[in-house]
Amino acid sequence: MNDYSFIFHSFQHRKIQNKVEGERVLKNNQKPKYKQIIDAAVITIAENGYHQCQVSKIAKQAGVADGTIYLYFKNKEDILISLFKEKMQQFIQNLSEIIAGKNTAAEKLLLLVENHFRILSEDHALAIVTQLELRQTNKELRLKINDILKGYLQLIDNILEEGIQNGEFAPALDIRLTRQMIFGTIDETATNWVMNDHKYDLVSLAPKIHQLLIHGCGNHH
Amino acid sequence: MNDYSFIFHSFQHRKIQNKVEGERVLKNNQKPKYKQIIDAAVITIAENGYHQCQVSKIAKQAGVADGTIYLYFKNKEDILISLFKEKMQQFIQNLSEIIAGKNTAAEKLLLLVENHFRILSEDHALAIVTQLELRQTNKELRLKINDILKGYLQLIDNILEEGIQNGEFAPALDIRLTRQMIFGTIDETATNWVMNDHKYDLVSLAPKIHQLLIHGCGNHH
Amino acid sequence: MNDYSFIFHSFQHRKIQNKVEGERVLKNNQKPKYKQIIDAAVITIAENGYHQCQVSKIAKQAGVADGTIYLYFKNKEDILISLFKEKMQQFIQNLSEIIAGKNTAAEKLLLLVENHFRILSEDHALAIVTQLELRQTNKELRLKINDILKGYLQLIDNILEEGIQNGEFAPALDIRLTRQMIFGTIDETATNWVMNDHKYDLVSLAPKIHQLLIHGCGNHH
Amino acid sequence: MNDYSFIFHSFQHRKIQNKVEGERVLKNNQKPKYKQIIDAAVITIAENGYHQCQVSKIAKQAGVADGTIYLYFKNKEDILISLFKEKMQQFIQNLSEIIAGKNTAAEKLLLLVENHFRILSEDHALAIVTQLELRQTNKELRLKINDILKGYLQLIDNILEEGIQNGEFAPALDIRLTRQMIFGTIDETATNWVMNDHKYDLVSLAPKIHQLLIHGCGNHH
DNA sequence: AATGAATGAGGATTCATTCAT
DNA sequence: GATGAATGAATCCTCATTCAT
Repeated sequence: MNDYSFIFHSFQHRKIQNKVEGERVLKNNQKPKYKQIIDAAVITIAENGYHQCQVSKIAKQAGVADGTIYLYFKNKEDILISLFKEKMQQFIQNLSEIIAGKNTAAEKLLLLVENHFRILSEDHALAIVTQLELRQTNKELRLKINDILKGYLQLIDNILEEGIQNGEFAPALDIRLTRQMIFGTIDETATNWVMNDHKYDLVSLAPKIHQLLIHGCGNHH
Repeated sequence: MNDYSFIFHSFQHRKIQNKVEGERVLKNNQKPKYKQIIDAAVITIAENGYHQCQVSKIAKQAGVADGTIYLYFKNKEDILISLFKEKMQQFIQNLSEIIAGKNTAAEKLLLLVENHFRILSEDHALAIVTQLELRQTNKELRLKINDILKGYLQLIDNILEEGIQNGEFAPALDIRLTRQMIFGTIDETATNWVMNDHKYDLVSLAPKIHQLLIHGCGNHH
Repeated sequence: MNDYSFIFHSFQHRKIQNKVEGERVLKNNQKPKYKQIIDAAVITIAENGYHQCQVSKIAKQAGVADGTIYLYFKNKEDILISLFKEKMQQFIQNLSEIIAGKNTAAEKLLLLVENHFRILSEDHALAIVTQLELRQTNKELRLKINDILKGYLQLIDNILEEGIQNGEFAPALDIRLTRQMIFGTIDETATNWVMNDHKYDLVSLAPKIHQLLIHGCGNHH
Repeated sequence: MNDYSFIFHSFQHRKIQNKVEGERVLKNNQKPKYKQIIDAAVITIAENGYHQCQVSKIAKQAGVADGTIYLYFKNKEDILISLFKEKMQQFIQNLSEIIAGKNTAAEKLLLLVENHFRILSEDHALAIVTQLELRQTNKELRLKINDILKGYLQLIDNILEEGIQNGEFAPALDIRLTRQMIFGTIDETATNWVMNDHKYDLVSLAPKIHQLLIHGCGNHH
């Protein structure tokens, strides 16, 4: 399954194609420099902040020369975008598989919230980068980020449509606004958690968030 | 009413007292330089983006010398913070007055969403600055912004507490999470609207958003 | 006596003439702003260094407005020059009187060294300004300083000429070079003392210095 | 001989090893950028004065980009310090070799004065920088300069100690004060020469200065 | 492919000085 | 005379990117 074919790798400038054959040959400590640099970028940007994170710092962390970065990425911005694309792609694939077998939309929504939180909880550096540093960019870059996000938002839309069809969700639901509520709520919760230095457990908030999203704050006895 | 006295003006070194008499005398083009610069900053930052907006551009737009900026603001960052503080203070006061006479928490929530959207709709430049440019800052600054936001979030909390007490809202509501849902949803909706170049009417979305926040996406017949 | 009439006050831009009549009227706490500013400058420049000492700091220390400085001094440089001129003038007058009654050139030289050191010892702030801060200026200003110094150097020359005539000093003495030795030695000694934070007694070095200047480092048994 | 190993090169971050092979290959116009920049700095600072000498001027004179300066020097101040360190190091080594073979302390002292004057005479730009521009700095920098000077002052001390031991100099000599006389005299003489636009011959003053330092101004028939 | 020395555009901020009051 | 708000020129340094090796 790949409903998310719109997330393709924009790697025209990459000189070496990461062919399946090519990767099979690589030893463990020889993981492709591309991923090596992305992993270094997550750590370095999380530690320093995007604007205080010089390309040379990423290069040092990745164990490559400054110039090597530019064999794999068009510019500094492209590292950030690629990083997000790469992580988002993995996230969406995992999430799709997790959700696949479930019957109800409500259950799928819970799993979405839970797993969103889990991914961030499992990688604090990544959480800092996506919740804080990724936003420190101009409108142009924000549009690219939104483009990458579309795959995730589509996942939400799918759940909503399924829920409406099987009667779990209100038939008159405005999909776009509901999606914005769901994503906005998850995102705000995650950002607060990061701003509070991850000092409480994020994943355990998922059921309550799920409850709020399904029933709202109203009193329905 | 002013529960939000914690939002005070940080401008201690300003020598000119804003006497009522003093202000009455001022011509339109002589409004205090402090506000003059803030207004210029909103326009200039919205047009250029925070990082592309040189202090000299703000000064030119404000009709003052570059150095004059530094008589009223500590540095470029302080302009951004002060701008947000100033606007937020006004917003919270207006909102407090609007909400004051209403009986139900639900009605108050609707007014909050509506007015939040209206403020942004009435000043597209301000919307761009608060939804996009204000975020392009490091964690330290984000903490200051959050501090200023507290007054607004407190307003939400007050509504929620009132709603719980009078039975409108679920008694078991987690105030913090619910506030994050409400703010997250409003914020995400507003940001999407800005990212779409304000091309649809934001205020008219308020009732639907309100409905979602109260009842969630579930089907409650 | 005033052989040093070449040290006149270059005060063309000073608005109020310090007439004798005018000064007689002044109360103690109303000493002319001119001296008030100079005293403030000595303290402030010594504390902060010439380049870190803003005109506004001097004004604050003197208890006057920034603009007032410019009623008494042409510019910041002029404060430094005037300060040195004022202090040097006093110094030369005092020294002249002290030396006047003495019979031998050697004794006069000793008194010169001693008093030079004593003046600096009695006012550490002044010592810092003359030995360190006054030098942090461009060549043009250094020429003006040298001009003011001429009065002092002339005093040395007079002693030397007298010493040669009465047979105390070597008849073939090169006045200019000897004066440079004397002044250079005193100045170097004083600067070292300031750089060492005045941590030893300067005045008590005078006899040894005097001995060195008269007899040199050679062994004359 | 190199008793002055305490003057080492502070340029730790320089990546290029000065291999003998490497240097042999270099054409004249390819001399290491470090020295290239220092030479440019001497000329440019002498011409413009330290404070009027923009880093970009030095870069232009050196034929490198502005940024290149900062690959070799920490900041503008570091150029000045390094320049002095570099020249002083050479000077001390040359002087040590020249003095090495001589028998009497008096002869060594004469050579020291002569060569001090000769170095300055041979490079008027360097003379301006060391006698005037180097002094236009704050106390912190002066301390660094003094530190570099220590090597030279030690040379003087060595001569004095030798002179005392072999009976040439007075046994009761205060080394520190005598060193201050010698250095102060040389320095004052040199500064006067620079302030007079090098318009007379400095080196030929050495014997007279030497005579003064050894015998003082007194009349010893 | 990989390197890293070299490049050079770009901007926030300070502070001596002025001048309307 | 005194004030102090306003002015605006002037510059060091960073760091993303290139390209010769």
